[in-house]
Amino acid sequence: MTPQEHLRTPDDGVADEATAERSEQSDSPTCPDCGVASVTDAERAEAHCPECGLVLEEDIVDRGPEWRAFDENQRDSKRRVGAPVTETLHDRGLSSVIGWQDKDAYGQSLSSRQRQKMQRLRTWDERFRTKSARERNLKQALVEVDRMASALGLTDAVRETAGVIYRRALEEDLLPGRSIEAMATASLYAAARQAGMPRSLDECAGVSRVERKEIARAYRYLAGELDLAVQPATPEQFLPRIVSDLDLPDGVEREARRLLEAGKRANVHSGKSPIGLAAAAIYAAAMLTNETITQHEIGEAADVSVVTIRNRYRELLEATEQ
DNA sequence: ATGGTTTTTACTGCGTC
DNA sequence: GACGCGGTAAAAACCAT
Repeated sequence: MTPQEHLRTPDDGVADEATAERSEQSDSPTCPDCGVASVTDAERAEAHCPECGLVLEEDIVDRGPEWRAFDENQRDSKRRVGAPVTETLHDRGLSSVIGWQDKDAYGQSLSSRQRQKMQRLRTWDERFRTKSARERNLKQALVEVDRMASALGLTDAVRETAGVIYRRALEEDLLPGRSIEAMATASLYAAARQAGMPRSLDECAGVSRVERKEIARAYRYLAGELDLAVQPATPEQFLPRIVSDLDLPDGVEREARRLLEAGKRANVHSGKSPIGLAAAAIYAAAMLTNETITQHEIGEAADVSVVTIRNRYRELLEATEQ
């Protein structure tokens, strides 16, 4: 007989039942015989029924502190753990902070000389901290920009521009409240448009980890605060990419340009999505140049629905006839 | 919040291969 | 029968107010 066993009641079967039940409801199990809540005995690390003495739990782990505190001060000075660690900060939030009270480790006030020294240290600590925080932020954003830019087939120049835009946003404290990813994507979107090789919001959202809506919001904010000189995208800007994606001859692109010109004179383009118009122009141009291409294929390449292509290309053709 | 506009989704009939 | 195309209605998204 082990020492533990002789603590049990004669009826071992009942005790086993209680043990099985315990696994479901963790604290203060009730006695199966008396239906009374058990009391825990910290000395023996056991929980037993106050009525019949049946031991309901053994070898309980005491997760509380082993010291006693009589007021807040003691609680602070006796506890040996700090704030929870987090993975979102580079040092997991473990970095030490220079206290704001001018007291030394024993709680004595500092001399004025020491106070000045501490003040200088605080200043520099703060500078260093914010600077490095920004560096990290920027670094991460640039990595994202690079990844997305290459996924979208954008040139190095566009990446540079996006980097500049992001840096400006960072310097003007536009980041708080917005995700790095959203801002990075918005910067890239803006840069691509500025460079005259726009990608649609949908395309950007496709390679980004944030959704389209958030990117649009970040972009609007960015464009507003930084008053970026971004002209609205024109349908023509989308032509080369779609045409080359579909391996269509240059003649189609020329014809599409011509159609868009005519369309512009007829004011077909106002209020319509430029990419939809571009897709429609390409479809119409392909038909006019006897290229076999389906609306669906173009819609796929341009991320536009076939319905939109139909509507736009009908309007385009009407415009060219008059 | 709301209304107007555009785009998308889903469903339809028609013609062709 | 599958596919491309045209049309339509309703839903969703977007934008200015």
